[in-house]
Amino acid sequence: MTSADPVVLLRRHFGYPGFRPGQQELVEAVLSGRDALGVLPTGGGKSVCYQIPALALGGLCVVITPLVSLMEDQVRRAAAGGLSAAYLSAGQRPEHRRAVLERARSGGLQVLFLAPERLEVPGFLEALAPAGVRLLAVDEAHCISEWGHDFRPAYRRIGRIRDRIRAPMLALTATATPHVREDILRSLDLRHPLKIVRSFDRPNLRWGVFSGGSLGHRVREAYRLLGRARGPAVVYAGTRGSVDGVRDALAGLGVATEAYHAGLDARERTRIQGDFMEGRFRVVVATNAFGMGIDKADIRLVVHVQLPSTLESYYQEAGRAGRDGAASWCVAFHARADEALGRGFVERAHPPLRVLGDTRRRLVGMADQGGVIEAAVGQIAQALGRGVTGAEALSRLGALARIGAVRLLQGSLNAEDDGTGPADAGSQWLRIGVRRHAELSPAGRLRAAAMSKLRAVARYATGRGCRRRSLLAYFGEVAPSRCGGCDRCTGASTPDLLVSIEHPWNDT
DNA sequence: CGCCTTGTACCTAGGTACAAGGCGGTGCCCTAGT
Repeated sequence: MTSADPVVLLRRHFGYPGFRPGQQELVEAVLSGRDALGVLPTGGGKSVCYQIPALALGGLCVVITPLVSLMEDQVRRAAAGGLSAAYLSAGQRPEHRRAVLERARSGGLQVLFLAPERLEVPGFLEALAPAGVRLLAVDEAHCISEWGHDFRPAYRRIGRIRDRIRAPMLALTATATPHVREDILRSLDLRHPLKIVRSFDRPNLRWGVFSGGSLGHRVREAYRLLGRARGPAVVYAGTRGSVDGVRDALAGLGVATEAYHAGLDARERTRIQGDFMEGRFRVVVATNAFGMGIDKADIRLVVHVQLPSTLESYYQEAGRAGRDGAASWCVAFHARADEALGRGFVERAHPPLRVLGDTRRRLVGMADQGGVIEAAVGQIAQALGRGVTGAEALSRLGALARIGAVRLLQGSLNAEDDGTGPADAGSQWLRIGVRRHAELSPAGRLRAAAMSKLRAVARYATGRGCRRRSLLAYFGEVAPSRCGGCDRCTGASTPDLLVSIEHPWNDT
């Protein structure tokens, strides 16, 4: 059937002359009913990998996407290729959601974008069943590993629906170490999948890490960098407070800049992101909230005044530089004191086994004969010991729930944070089941894995070898011992020296 | 894990010094009542 020839579809619908490396293999695997994992570099055209099958297969292609803010754009891009596409989110009016679902059920929709949490909405899969799902794609699949273990557990439960939806599954990401790739395959239960992994190297990016110095010092260095690397820039900082501080300091030096973090209301965030994309100001200072779905081609510089807690996050954030292929810089500052921040996040998300053991013991003491506790979070916190806050209790319960030692029967383990004041976690009402004999050791492994990722960041920052080689090695790729362009290879002892050195490999 | 705010002791009035403890990042879900 020539009309379903992928290359023809690609040309007719999207105007591309041919597939990029890896795309065609992934498309053909999926068309033949095989599961697949695609690790394609930024700008490597991941969406084509589900759009073409959606055109060729008939029926519905469901795409799991992490952020509602990406869905609008994804729908627009699919529609530009002549696909009938829509998304569902909690922000829509119920009539609208019903109408979208009805379109899907009656065969009027080719692509439907969803957050993973929607798969768990009671009755949703049953309602979707008549649509005939022919492909389940998981975009940004590294979230399974990165967020699934603590922040958004629904990511780890996507695989559960695989027997209810008889269709091939396609996982797509730009950033995954060999270990994360294995984790994705296991978690989604991909069967004999085709695996396409393209190179992570971004030859036009130049890397540097510089140690020590106060935050004020780093901001002044960032300012000098901004003077040398012309063009749009992103400055990442570790907390909302330091983001605001860095923005103020840069603004005081005359830089056109805005702060971006999750503490701002949604409308403001949308505006800032839009203004940055349109070039109405030059520098955005942000927490890790900024970035996913940012497709601005001409970002010349990404500065981290504080490093994030995994190299995956670092590579993704820094990798937003230079998508147009022009020479760009990724400069980070490292300080031992900052490691405490990442450590704190790990401590909260993955409490030590001894704490979890003690927590479970106390929960068992609280529970009725059926092992059920019905109480306000505040009461549970009190029972867990002196000085245990509601938020702390929730994070411990969350850790236990993830390994199956606690079952949530009613209520939510999320602390509400509406930004108006301290989270009033204590009054939330919970009904939970406690499993006395569940194995706790998986929690120990999660903690160890998170700690080991933290150490990898510190190793990268303090390592003496070529930065590019060290980053690529982390993603399982072998590179020459010197790239000739990073601070180690050039011997640049300060950030602005790095930026002022000409590229040996990019002199066109 | 460390920073920063808050609280207490000091002793005789407003600072100083130190201890205790909370806080620090990412977002989906759409209840029930404003």
